[in-house]
Amino acid sequence: MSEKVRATITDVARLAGVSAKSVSRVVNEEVGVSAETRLRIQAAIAELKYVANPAARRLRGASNALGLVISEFEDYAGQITHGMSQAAQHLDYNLVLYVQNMPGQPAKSYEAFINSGLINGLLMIVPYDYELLVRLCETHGIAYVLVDYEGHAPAANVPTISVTNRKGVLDAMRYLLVLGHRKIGFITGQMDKASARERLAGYEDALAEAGIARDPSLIVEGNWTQIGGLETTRVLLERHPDLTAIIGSDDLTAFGAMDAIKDAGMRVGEDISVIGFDDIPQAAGVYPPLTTVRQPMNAMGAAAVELLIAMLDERPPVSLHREFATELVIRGSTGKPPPHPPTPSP
Amino acid sequence: MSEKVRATITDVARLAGVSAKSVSRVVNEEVGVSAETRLRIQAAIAELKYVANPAARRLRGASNALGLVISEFEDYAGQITHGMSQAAQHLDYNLVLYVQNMPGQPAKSYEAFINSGLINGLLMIVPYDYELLVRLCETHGIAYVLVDYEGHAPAANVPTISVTNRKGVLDAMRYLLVLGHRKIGFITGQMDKASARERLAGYEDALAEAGIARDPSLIVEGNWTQIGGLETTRVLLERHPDLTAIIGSDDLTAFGAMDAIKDAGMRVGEDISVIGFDDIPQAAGVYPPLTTVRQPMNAMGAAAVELLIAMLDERPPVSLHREFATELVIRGSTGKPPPHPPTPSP
DNA sequence: CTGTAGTACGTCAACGTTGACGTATTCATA
DNA sequence: TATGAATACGTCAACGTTGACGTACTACAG
Repeated sequence: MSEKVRATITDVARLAGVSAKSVSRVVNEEVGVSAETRLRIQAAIAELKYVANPAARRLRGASNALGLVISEFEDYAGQITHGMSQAAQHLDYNLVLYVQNMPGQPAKSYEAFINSGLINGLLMIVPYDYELLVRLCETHGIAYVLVDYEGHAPAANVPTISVTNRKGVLDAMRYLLVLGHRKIGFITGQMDKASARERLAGYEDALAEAGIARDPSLIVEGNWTQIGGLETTRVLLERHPDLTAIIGSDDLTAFGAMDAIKDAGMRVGEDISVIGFDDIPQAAGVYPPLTTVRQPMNAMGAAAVELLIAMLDERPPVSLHREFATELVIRGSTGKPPPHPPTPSP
Repeated sequence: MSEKVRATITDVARLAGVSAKSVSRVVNEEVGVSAETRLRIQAAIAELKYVANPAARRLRGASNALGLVISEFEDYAGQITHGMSQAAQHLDYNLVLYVQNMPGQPAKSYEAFINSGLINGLLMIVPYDYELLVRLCETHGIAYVLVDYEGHAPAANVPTISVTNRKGVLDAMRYLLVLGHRKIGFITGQMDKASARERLAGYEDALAEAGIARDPSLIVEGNWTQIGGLETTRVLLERHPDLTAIIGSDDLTAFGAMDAIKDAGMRVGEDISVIGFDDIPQAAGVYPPLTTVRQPMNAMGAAAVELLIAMLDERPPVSLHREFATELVIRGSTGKPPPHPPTPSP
């Protein structure tokens, strides 16, 4: 929390009682340093958490960056990234990419990235180990913004971009209710994420608003995947052959629901309506096209960059949180409920 | 082709007959420069294609980079990016991201990126305007590698990572033929891409090998999208109610084919088999799971980084091209053809 | 004991840029 | 006419690092 200043090679040299050049030799694994001196320098490096400044190295001729040009990413995180890249180009910033391999990477790896002096702020889209990353940012005095897709429900003072999860599902439900649906299944996301809980709350809000009793057997827990949507929908259909609509907590889940419905010999949008959440590019391309709650992903990415740069410029932002409104996009996967339930229950 | 050395602020200053500081003032839009001097400096900047060196700026305290941490991208380009990021972390390189908004962006924008001195090599995944980008790289003496997903059929001296497109489809066809399929539809990609043409050639190879006459009405032109797969499959099914298998030139196309087949009241993998190409993460999650030709995308990304760094280190690589083998992944979307064609033709 | 080579350091300058500060010129005002 | 202020520059140093080069010390051969 205190050591906000990056240690330089000179700091290490002073602490170890040698010249900067000797430290450089150790860092670059050159010869010409005695074993004991090397040890002393390594201790100093560890103590000060010294990481060589890539900018200085680069200026000196040593090289360490590759550019990556890409036309489009098609998925959720990619859409946000796209928005970020546009905004960054516009504001004359570069984006240095770090893709996590899996949760639980050594903190050292993150630390080298955060503490390298290469970047002055950090954007995070649904990262693994987010608490650790946030902590490292705070330790090293690096500003950051969390794009809170999966709604980790961070502390109030954590800068966040999010969407109206609850309201989004509420809108979707209202639309289904207006169409005449009464028996509506809901597939949650991973319930350890705040956004999953918020979306479920939106479903419950709508039921309450319409005076429909909450039936727990209409709610199943998915996992944000297509296969999860498929499996949970099968459960729902077995429990409730007479349900007429299903809301998935994201588009992939909804795709899986569509798969299950078709597989059961019913027609999506006629026998059973399906609504997703996100509006990834593919949502418009499936058959029938998916009705879904759109997140303005491009705008969210851009907003994240703008918020972060505002913080860096010490222009105090209006608020640390920016919540975007969702929008219901109506396509072919929804319609009026069939006059008679597809498979009347006894 | 000649101006391989980046101009510095001092070069500009010399050409304009002023001090470096004055150039700095113009570049940073500070006051204190007369209109005529400003014009002279701007001319010099344009002539030398001067772009301020971000490393020097950063060292000086001026800031211009944001980090982006992300857990996963789920689509094709994202998978490759993931492989690149891993390899780059391992080799102690950073990845600076540039996402194109659309084809035909001002060359100036690319040039600023390539000529900034920020990066020493460039990776490109299916970029728009690839000829322009390659030309800019050559002009500025920046090494590059093209990850040639859509197979732009570049000149022989262009460093490329690719896959065995032709062999991949050939393998898929052989598998279908062994299962007993004889009437197999093929949906191409965008035919201005070499990879689309190569994949089609693989289809034709297999027909020739099996002694089946090539029927042009079984070949339709898609566009690498799910909706394209849907529409072209409808055409195929209308023309050939008795076909028993369809190969799509990528997974999204195959998803669309599955949609069309289901919509026509038939069962994927039973009435009609479907094979895709790529093996994006979603392929295993659709229903039925998609049989597809896998591209080792992670390995391709890593190989691209390694090839590029080898070039930068002037370790002459074994070859400028690296072609990866595809692998047929058999899942539920394929099976034996039905004993009788689903809808016998008259 | 001198000469030579090897090892373990240190010193210095430079990479390209810009903030702080200095200086010359112009022009208006007292 | 002297004074002050504004404008248009230039000079210098520093950001953090490392290549080139210098220097001390040790070891060993002649």
